[in-house]
Amino acid sequence: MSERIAPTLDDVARAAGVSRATASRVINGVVPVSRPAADAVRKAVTMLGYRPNVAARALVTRRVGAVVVLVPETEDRVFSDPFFPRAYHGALEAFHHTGIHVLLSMSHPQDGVGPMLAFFLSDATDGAIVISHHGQDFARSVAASSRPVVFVGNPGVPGLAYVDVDHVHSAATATRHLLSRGATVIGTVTGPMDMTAGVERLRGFRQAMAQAGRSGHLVAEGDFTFAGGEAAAFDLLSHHPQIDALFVASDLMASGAIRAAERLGRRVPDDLLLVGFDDSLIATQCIPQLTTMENRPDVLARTAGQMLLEKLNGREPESPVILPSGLIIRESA
Amino acid sequence: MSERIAPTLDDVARAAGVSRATASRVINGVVPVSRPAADAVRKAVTMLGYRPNVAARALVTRRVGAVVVLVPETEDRVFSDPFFPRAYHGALEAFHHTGIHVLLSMSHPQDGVGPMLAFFLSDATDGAIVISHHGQDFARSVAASSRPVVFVGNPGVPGLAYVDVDHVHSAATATRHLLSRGATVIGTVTGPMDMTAGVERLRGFRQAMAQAGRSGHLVAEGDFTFAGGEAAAFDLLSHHPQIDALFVASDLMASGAIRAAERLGRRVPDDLLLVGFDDSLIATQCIPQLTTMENRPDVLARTAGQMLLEKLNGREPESPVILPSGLIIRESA
DNA sequence: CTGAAAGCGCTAACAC
DNA sequence: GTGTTAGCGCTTTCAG
Repeated sequence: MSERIAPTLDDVARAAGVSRATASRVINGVVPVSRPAADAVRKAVTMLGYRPNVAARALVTRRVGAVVVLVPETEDRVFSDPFFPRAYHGALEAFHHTGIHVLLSMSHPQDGVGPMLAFFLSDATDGAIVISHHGQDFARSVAASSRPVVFVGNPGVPGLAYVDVDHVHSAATATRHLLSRGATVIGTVTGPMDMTAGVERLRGFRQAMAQAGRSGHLVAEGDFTFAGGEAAAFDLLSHHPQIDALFVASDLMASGAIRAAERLGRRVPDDLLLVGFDDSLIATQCIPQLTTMENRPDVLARTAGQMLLEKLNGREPESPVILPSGLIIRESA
Repeated sequence: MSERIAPTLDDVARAAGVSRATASRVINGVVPVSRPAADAVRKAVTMLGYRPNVAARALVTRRVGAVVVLVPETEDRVFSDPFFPRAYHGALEAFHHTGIHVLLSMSHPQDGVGPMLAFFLSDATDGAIVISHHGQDFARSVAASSRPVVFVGNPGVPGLAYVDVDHVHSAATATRHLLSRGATVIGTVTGPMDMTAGVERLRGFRQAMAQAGRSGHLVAEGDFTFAGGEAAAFDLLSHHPQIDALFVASDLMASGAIRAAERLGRRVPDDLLLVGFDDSLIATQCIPQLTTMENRPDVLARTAGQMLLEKLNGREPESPVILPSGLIIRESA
């Protein structure tokens, strides 16, 4: 008794005593149609509980009425990093009132990104916003779609639309702040080196260090998780006890770094200055609260959504869009 | 340079020098097809980068290759309650290796469930798992779909398939534990009264109280959020200071109740015994750790997924499936 | 084993 | 304004 067989447009037309074309017109609100016909159709629709079949409609209009936020990360990552909820929220905002539904897709730990890719490339949605991709392969594959795609974060592939913050500049700002606080030996915990955000924040760090006549060789690679940040910071601090300041490429990792410092008997900010990145919720929940670089996933994703909407409407949005990011000074540095 | 026009099956067939029917056969792995033909088609597919168009395929097979997890809650709820990630994980598990993609859909705070409903009823997916629905309207609407649906939690509408725990029994067990610990005046913070889980856990509480010859009238309604739990508990405890034990219908709310107790200068478990529900992560992160009732969202959703899979394969799974739930004793009672 | 042909449910010219 | 007619890209009998 669950699934019933759905009425078709033909059924509606017949019940309303009009042609299928006319029925289609009133359902889609296309202008020229007489009152009586329209009323008859509408009555038939509610009576039969008619719902247009998207598959059939999509076949001719090439429009499904849904876009997808593709997050090529495992679901535990997605649900444990506050970046993603905020980003998804932004995407939702962009499509609010457009009648376009926003789906979320992430990957199964063991499946990799294959199924997600196959899904999107089968044109089951009208377009995609891609968040947090690693490497360029995924970006390239997604971009081969017949549907428009906008990336949050530089995909590293020329010609693809994206929104981002200026990682190099922001990281340099963060580093300079450490310098201005009198830090003498500064290290950094980076993001993954297969992500632009990871690479560029490191570049900004090194750039600022070089400009100050320092060497930027105290580097440990993290993976944007709490545990990864803790491990990287622990490594760095135990091998180089002279380090008195750390630029950590994300707040989640920075909170891990605080833990690492504690384990080594060092206190933030007294024995160790710390600047994070993202200004995520944890930045204010940490003890001490994190000095960090602003990075608004919601704005990023909302902007990406707006760009996608442009594309869906046949316009070509300017790209890239680079959002400003400011230093937010709290307790950790 | 983004969207290119996708090659069709016709293109493939032409390139391979076979008919569209044969091309279709090798792509779908239908048995009878000669080696040379198959090879030619496969070569053409990779050469052209051909991807079957789901819309067209779905029109005839009535299969999209994707199901959706419908969560008629706003995204901030979904991302802040650990129930959902675990449930989504379970759903993912159920469809692992099936080639069926699992999408996630939640609602925009201002839109309500309309768009989600419209999306699902347009048959854009092969079926749905519904988690955390309020009231019966949503369940009824969803169930009117031509596609199969399985609910996590009793939808309260006869004839619909669902998985659940025995809320009444579990709540009674929790309450009896409080009783056995010598609690004299026991109150409860409930879930929302428009959700079966809310209503039935209250029923179980009252039942256990009645059986023990107590009155179960000290009730405050919560909403399954931290803040709601804190407010409800605060209310209850400040109006009825004689309360020395609380059954709180979810761990998230129970952690709020601890906060409320603290504000009133009462300590758990010394001045107040507390039993939660869900055995969620926070149960062990709270101070003190929560005594609670087991409730595994992952198993619930995985089971729902398996039932959905059955339905997709034309079988009718047994329903309801009621999962066992045990008492987990920790520090709070 | 393979091709021809019909048709899934819908929209979009095109006539009337 | 409205009906007729083609398809959209694909699977699936049905012949051969």
